[in-house]
Formats: sequence, structure tokens, C-alpha cells
Amino acid sequence: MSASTLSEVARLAGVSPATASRVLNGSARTPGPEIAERVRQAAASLSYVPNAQAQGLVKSKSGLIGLIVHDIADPYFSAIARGVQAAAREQGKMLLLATTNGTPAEECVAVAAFAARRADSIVIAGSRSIRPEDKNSNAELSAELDRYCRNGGRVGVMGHPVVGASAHECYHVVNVPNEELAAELVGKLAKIHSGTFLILGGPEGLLTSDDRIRGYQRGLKAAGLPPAEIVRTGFDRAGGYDAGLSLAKRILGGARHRHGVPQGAEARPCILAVNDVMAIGAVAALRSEGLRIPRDTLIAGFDDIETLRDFRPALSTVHLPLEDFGRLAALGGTSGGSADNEAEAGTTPAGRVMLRRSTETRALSQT
Amino acid sequence: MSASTLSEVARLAGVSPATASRVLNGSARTPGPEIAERVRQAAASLSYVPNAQAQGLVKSKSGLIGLIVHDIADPYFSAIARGVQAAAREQGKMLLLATTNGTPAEECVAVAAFAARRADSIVIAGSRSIRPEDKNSNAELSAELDRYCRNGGRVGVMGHPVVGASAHECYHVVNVPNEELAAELVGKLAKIHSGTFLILGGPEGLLTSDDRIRGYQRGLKAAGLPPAEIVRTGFDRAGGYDAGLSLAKRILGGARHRHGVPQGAEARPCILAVNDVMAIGAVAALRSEGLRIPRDTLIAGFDDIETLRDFRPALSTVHLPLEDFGRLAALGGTSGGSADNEAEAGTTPAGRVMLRRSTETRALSQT
DNA sequence: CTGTTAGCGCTTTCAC
DNA sequence: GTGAAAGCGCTAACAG
Repeated sequence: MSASTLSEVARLAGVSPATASRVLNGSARTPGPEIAERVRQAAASLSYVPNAQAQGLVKSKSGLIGLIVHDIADPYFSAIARGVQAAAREQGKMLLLATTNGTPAEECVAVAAFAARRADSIVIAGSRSIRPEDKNSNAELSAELDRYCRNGGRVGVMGHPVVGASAHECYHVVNVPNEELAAELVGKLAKIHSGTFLILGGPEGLLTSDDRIRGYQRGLKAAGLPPAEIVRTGFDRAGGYDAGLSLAKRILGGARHRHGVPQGAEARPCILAVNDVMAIGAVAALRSEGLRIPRDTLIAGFDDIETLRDFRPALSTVHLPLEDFGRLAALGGTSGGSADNEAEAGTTPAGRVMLRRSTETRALSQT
Repeated sequence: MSASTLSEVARLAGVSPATASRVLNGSARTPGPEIAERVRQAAASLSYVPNAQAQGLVKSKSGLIGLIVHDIADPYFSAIARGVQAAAREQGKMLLLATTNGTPAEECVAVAAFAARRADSIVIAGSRSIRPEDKNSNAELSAELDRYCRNGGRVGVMGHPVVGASAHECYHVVNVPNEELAAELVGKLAKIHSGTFLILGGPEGLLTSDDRIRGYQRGLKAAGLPPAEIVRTGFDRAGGYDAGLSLAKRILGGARHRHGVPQGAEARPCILAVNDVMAIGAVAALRSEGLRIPRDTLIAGFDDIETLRDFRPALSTVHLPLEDFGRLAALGGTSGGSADNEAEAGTTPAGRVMLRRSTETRALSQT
């Protein structure tokens, strides 16, 4: 017992499939006022559900928008996904989701799959990577994307253009001012913190991580401070934890000549993590080694992940309107509201530095 | 410049479209060894991408699996989504995502949309609701789902059967032992806590919430304790926060005759939240009112959300293998691995009670 | 093993 | 305003 078709509905209503189509799904030609009712009744009685695949086939578009993320369970990506989903709903489209673990190779197959499904547009949320080992995959990815674009697809990218892409006109990259905001964060921190800074970064070649690191260093320079040491680790909580463990040893070691714990502002470093989850991981590790935040170490993250908002000490970070980014990437140039949105990049919602407890320098006591 | 078609490839290779189809996409008949190469080359040179819509149309299946969640940015759902995504990948399918804010009405349109797209199966992750105002929507939802099933669709549901569904054979509900685990949690808590218990619940009629509440009460009874008072609020962080605010007043008020803060085990209630995010919200509110956990109030959650793992004090909760649940719901009876998985419900991965710092009764000091 | 012939379910000129 | 016919891109019988 398969789903009923348009022709069946038409037959039941005693009209041609063409007419049935016209009333059930919009058309330029408005069908007869009372014949329409007959069709609608027939459709209802047969509980007719139009076959989107067939519709898509003839119109050669699918009403699908594809989203590519590293990991949907990562709060950073799920926030973006929410925005993309909202945009999709506004346009009456559905969301196709692909996860890639951040590897360009898997991104490539995702794009191919989306292209095969004739997705109307695709959004790439994950950070681009230019690590040498990803070179080939990146080339394939950009080739796949360019082809998709040439065939009429639109692609929205967050943060960075796709490496090696050439069909620029159909890419819409939403600008994420990582470097500027990172610099700004450090600028504010430098005013209240007199000790050293230390950067907790992701693997080299991860563009988002690199941008933020560059911003941190730039901010330091602007404040008249020397560049900070960079500790490289995984771009996730686990990476932050691992790094936190070694850092704890260093901090404790460097202060061993005192009471086993460093004291005074001079001995207390400020860790600049390139994202919130790494910062949280580091905090967990530092604590497990007996250190306290912000007493023994200051720390700041990046992203302002919502689920982490009740974390204590409250994490200093850079708030990013992730959901809006997602919406923007999905909407692309499609925005038909206000007439003049020439300065596309200009309209992107900015982030905001949030200084909170984890970088408070006055309170030397408490957790 | 549109995408190239199979016929174009065939023509370029000098073969019939049928043959081209046979080599490019699997078929029973193995095509000629060297003619195959010609086709493959032609396909490559035209950068041919098969049209999944056309394929789906003729095979009347789409390779799509639909997932319905309340909110993809909620860590509970994003964990499930990861599991469903993994299952989809294993089966070579793609994931269609719909969000509904938990309203049966929107679930209904999502199901219709999935049906229209001829999704091979659909997974409903959100809690079912039997609130009176949802009655009509529920009826429509189950009608829509039953129709989808009758047309050959499979549906996986988490936790509870869809209210009013009748085509039972094509539903696969993955059993979430909410009540049992809730009772178990309380059982363990009752052994170490001698004060009162208080339940922080969601709106009445939300099945997941109701189950957990019932479990809590059952556990209390089993421990020889009276039923706990139930505070109803929203099933999310905001709900927890609001309730926490009023609870704080009560707790402080009840102890005002002492030092402004309750002291001793007797005065300290244990809050049983029906999920982690509510518990976290409540903790935030209690803290903002100057109360400390677990010194002044014990609290436990439910779900064991990963992103909350570094929260301090560590939250006592019930660990649920959310990702596995998602996988199971998506795989349904499709599992072809081991021969005898008769006791389907029996194989579902169980949850586990996790007693942590937030319900520690010995430490009366510290945050 | 390959090519020919029908459609899958729907939309859309084009006549009526 | 309505119907007839052609075809979207692909696969699945059939023949050859």
C-alpha cells in the first residue's frame, strides 16, 4: 500500500492531473473556484502527500539547505545549526545535516552528497584548515564546491573563504572578526593584568585558531607587551585539559620555592585559550592539580558558549552571536528586506568582549 | 550551465544510458570491464554528479532519515543527534533535521515534510506531551505518522510511544528507563541524606518529566519517606532558574531565625531536578541568592550532559547514553549484526546513577 | 553483456 | 479555465 499520487487524486476528483497540480500546489493559473474544492476534498480523502522528489526533479531544486559541521554535539556548532535551521524555516526549506570531524576529506564527500541531492544552498560552518596534510583534500573540496556553484548552487561559509575556491560570486562568507576581537580582549586584559600571558592554541593551520592567536599577539604588542608563548593542543575540551595538566606543573614548579602555590600578581599568568571549551578543559585540569582560578591563574576563552554560562568562575570570553552567524550564512545574499545592504560585511553582527570572574585580578581569595 | 546528466555521460562514452547507469551506480549486472572505464572517464571529464532526486523517484526511497528534536542547540538533543547522525552514516544515508520547540503541532508538519521527501525513516527525539491543549495536535500527529508508516516508513521514538499511534509494527521505541533510574537515584540519595526532598519538575503532561517525577516519588516511598513536594516550572534552564529563585527565598526564610543561612543537615533540602539544565539553572539562582551547594542545599539532575561535566560542584545525576539512544532509534530493527536480538528492549543500554559533589553530605564547608 | 522501452510523480508549455 | 502531452534524470524490465 503505497502513497497515493496526484493522478489518483485527479481521477477521484474527475479532473486532469494538471488541474489537480494547479490547485494543490501553487501555480500562475488560478483554477476554478468550485473544481478546486473537489480536488482538495479528494486529496484529503486519499490523504495525499505530494512527492517532493518528483517536484524537485522537474523544478530541479530541492528546497533543501545543507549544513556541514565538525560535530553537531559541539555546542559551538549546535548554536550555529540553530541559526541555520531558523533561516531554513523562514525560507520554507529543510535542513540537511552532515558532520565531518573537521576533515576536509569528509567535507568533500558531504558537498558531493549535497550536490547530488540538488541542495539549493550549502553552509560550511567548520573552521578551514590549511595544514599540509589537508592540502589534497582541500583541493578536492574546492573543486567540488566550485562545480556545485557553477551549477547554480549557493554556498555560505563562516569565517574564511574556502581555500582555493574560485567561483567567488556564488560564495557568501560571513565575516567573523576573530583577530580584532581577540586583540580587543587582550587589550582589556592587559589593563588589569600585570603578569605574563600565555596562549592556549589549536593545531597550527586551523584558521580560526590561527586568527585568534594572531589577534592575541597583536593585542599584546599594542599594549607594549612581548609576544606570548603559544602552547599548541587539540581544539577541543580534551586538548585544553591536556595542556592544562602540563601548565599546572609549570606553574606549581615555578612557585615551588614559595608555599607550593604561586603568590602575588607577578607570578600569576593569564591563559588565553582560543575557545571556551579548551578554556574549560584547562580549568578542570588546573583545578585537579590544586590550582584555583583566578587566584593562581587567570584564564579567558572565546565564543561565549551558552551552556557554559553558569560555569564558575564565570569565564571571560568573547561573545559571538553564533546563531546569527548561522542565519546569515544560510540566508546569504538572499536577504530581500532592506533595499541597500551593499556593505554586506559591514552588517554582520559583531562580537563583544566579556570580562568576567575568571580574569578578575582583585579577588585573590576564593575559588 | 546546469549539471551534466547520465545520458550526456553515456553519449560521450558511446554507450547507452542504461550501461552508464550500471557502471556508475551499483547494479546486479556487472558491466564490461573496459567499457566501464570509458564510462568512468566520461563521467569524470564531465564531472558528473548523479541526481539523487531522480534516483529516489524511481526507487521510491530517498536515502534520507528524518530527525525531529525540540531544539538542536539543547545539549540533550544535540547528543542524540550525534548518535542518529552516526547511524545514518553507517547506512549511507543523510540526515534531515527538523526542530519543533516541542509542540506536537510543529512535529506534525515536520512529519508531513519528511513524508513528502520520502524519508526512509524518521526519528522523534523529543518528549511526548499529553497536555490537554496538545490533544488535537497529538491526534493529527499520530494520524500523520500512521499514514507514513502504512506507506512503508519506519519510525523510531525515544522513551514513549507516540500518543494515539496504531500502526505499532513499524514503530520502534527505544526504552529509556526514566522511572527506574529516578527511583534508583533517590534510593541512593536517601541513604546519605536525612533531610527533606523536593522535586523540581517540568510542566505536567510532559511524559519524560512525569516519568522521572514518578520515579522520584517511588524511590522515596521505597525508602520509607513521604512523597516530596513538586515544584512545576519550565523544562529548561530558565525554568530551573526561576524556580531556584523562589526556592532560595523559602530556604533562607525558613532559616532566618538562625544566621541567615540554614545550618545542619536537617534544614538542608535535597532538590531533585528532572534534568540537568534545570538543575544548573536552579544552582545559578540559589547562588545568586547567596546559598551554597552542597552546603545549604543538595541538588541532583538527570541526563549527565557532557558539556556540564566540568561544572562545579559536580552535579549528581543519572547518566544516559544519549548518543546510543539516538543510534538505536535510527537503526531500529534494522540491526543485522548478531543473529538473536529478540529481546530488543533488553539490549538497550541502561543509564547509571552518578553521585557527585552536589549531593555530598559530609562536606559542609566550601562552595 | 548491452541497448531499447517504459515509466517513477510531478509540472508545464501548448492547444482547446 | 481546463486537458493533453512531453519530459525532468534515472532505473528496471525486457529483448537482442
